Amino acid sequence: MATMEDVAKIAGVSISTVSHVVNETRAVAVSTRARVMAAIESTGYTGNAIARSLVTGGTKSIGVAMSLLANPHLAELIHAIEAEATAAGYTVLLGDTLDSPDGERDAVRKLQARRVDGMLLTPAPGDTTTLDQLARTGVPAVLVDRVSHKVKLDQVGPENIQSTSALVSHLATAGHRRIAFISGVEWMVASEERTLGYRLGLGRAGLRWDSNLVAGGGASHEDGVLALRRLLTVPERPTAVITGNGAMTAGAVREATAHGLKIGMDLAIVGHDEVEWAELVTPSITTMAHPVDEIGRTAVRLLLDRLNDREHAPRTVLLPPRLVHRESCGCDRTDAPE
Amino acid sequence: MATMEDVAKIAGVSISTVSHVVNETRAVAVSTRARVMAAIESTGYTGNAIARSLVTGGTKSIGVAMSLLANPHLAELIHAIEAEATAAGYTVLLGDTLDSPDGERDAVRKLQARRVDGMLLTPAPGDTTTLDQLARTGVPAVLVDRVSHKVKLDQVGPENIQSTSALVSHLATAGHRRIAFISGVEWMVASEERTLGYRLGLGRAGLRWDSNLVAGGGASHEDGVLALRRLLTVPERPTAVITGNGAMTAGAVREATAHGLKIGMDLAIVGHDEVEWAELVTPSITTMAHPVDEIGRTAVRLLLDRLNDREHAPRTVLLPPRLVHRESCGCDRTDAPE
DNA sequence: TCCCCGCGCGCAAGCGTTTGCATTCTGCAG
DNA sequence: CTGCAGAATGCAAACGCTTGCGCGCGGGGA
Repeated sequence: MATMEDVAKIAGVSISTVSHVVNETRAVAVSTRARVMAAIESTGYTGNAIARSLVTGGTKSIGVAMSLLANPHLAELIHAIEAEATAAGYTVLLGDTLDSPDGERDAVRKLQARRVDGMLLTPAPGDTTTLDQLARTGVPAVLVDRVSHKVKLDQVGPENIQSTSALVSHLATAGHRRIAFISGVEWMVASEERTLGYRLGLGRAGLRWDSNLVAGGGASHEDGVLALRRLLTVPERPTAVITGNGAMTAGAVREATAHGLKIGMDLAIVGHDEVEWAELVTPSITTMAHPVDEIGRTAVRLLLDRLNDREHAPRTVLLPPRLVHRESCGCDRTDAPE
Repeated sequence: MATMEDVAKIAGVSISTVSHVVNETRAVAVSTRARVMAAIESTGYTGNAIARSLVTGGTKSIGVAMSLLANPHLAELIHAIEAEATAAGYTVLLGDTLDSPDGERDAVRKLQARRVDGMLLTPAPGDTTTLDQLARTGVPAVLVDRVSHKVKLDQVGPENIQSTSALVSHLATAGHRRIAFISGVEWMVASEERTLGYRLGLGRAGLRWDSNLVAGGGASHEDGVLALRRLLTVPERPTAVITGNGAMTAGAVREATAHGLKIGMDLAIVGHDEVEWAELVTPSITTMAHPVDEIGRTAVRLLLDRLNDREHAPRTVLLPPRLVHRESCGCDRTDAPE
């Protein structure tokens, strides 16, 4: 592969001149520039980012460390990140955390060895050491999706409390008084926050908290099935249920159907996370759509900001989900329950 | 960030010794090794892949250039690629082709500048020059998903002809005689192949080709809607329809429902591409599931093989989709149509 | 006692750039 | 004619690592 030296030789100049025309970093006589350009063209020269990085100390690349399996919106998120990064002249390197502390450690190490200028990280559960390691080595990082209070890093994720509260309000306005909640896994801050939002929403609607109406502690389709099954056994059956994530929404829908319940009629279901199929099933599912694209772009921007100024205080950006109103909440029915 | 020199100084050895203990590339006295290890630990030294690459000439990284938007199975594919690459000690760099020749050119250039050892590429339509450029610079590449006969590169993608034929056979066996086909966009080889498979399947089932039963030339949900709408206007209505991709399947399902047709009863629908919601809708959709994971892993393996031996003849691997039998084909009905 | 061999290490030359510091040359003011 | 300011370009050091080559030393066979 052609090097600057090859180009320089052909153009009859020194490699420093070649460098300067490539980077437009000092004035070069037009005739010389033309010769160099021609030489570049003829050799098919492509700058060597490796060598460049070695001397400049930067790589113009950012690492993305997250669980490539666990994230349901991975494709959209990656796309947003890549687009924003590319626009700023950065390249994206991937590292799979496998959603485990060990995997996370390895992924971060690998990315650090490649000297990424900064990293986007969705921390694995049970972590801590990796974040410290990150801080120690001073590699700028921003946490994505799983926001935590006890960390002094830039972060971006969905707003959970107000949005879940809004979901409750929506159902309450439609006349529901027995509103259940299928919560996510306990260790996730998002789950806590959504539970909090659920509680808040109940309060605002003048409804009482009933621990019988809260099920969950899972994340999978199956967890949704089991949770709804349990909820349907409580004395005064709920007339509406809010689910904690997309997969559990699907499970709840399935289980409700299996029980012969007409969704939107006998039981209203609204979920967190917009999912591709929400529009396609009958009835279509009302959901809180997370601003995935916006989260990805914001994450990159926060990172680039920090790259420019390492000293400013860490920022936490919470992006509000958007209510996508469809049929499963049963709002378009004329006869509200009870 | 700590360098080998720092480590060497602390351990009281030369940097070459440090290098050799890190890479286990020559015998080092146990006591020395211990001192070096301790020094590494205390400095938090992480090898500098940049510097390493510069001297070794390899980066232990592969580039993935595809449309991050257009690929419906991106998440699974990326995951498979990353996993297989990581297992072999490689890192994945991303490049979005935007599904356009220009975007493709830029993505490939960028990846080349970063000196990836090889690339995985899903060529954009209307391309050609990029592939040539790739060949000229001698960067090993394997084409993913969009296989083409007229190219002398390693390739991997889904098998289309036999699988589509199988879909026709499946419907024919169930008693259908008027089987329609909603084809994909014309410029994709896969579309041609599926159309060919459709034709082949008809032949095998002893059915006649009827151009009225072929609609399409699109890829979106909307295209599916329009295609089915047209098909429902033909004199002798089809009793079954095969769709060319996931989005069009959704469109067809929607349009059929809008016409009051009971899917699986009045009209059988089977689709290409497994989609997340196929299982969730009622009736669930019978599809040909593409072996996405296997495609990704195979792509990486082909690339690594070529990295080891640049001379062998290019291989094309076609992976057969798997029929996921569900309800929308209506096979479980006792009364077959006609 | 002498040689030779093998073990354990260090030296230094690159790898392809960037960039501060010359150096050359031209033209024009003094 | 001398001097000097620019303009245009070249030189060479560094970036952090890998690796071929060579050196010193201690022990065993002759």
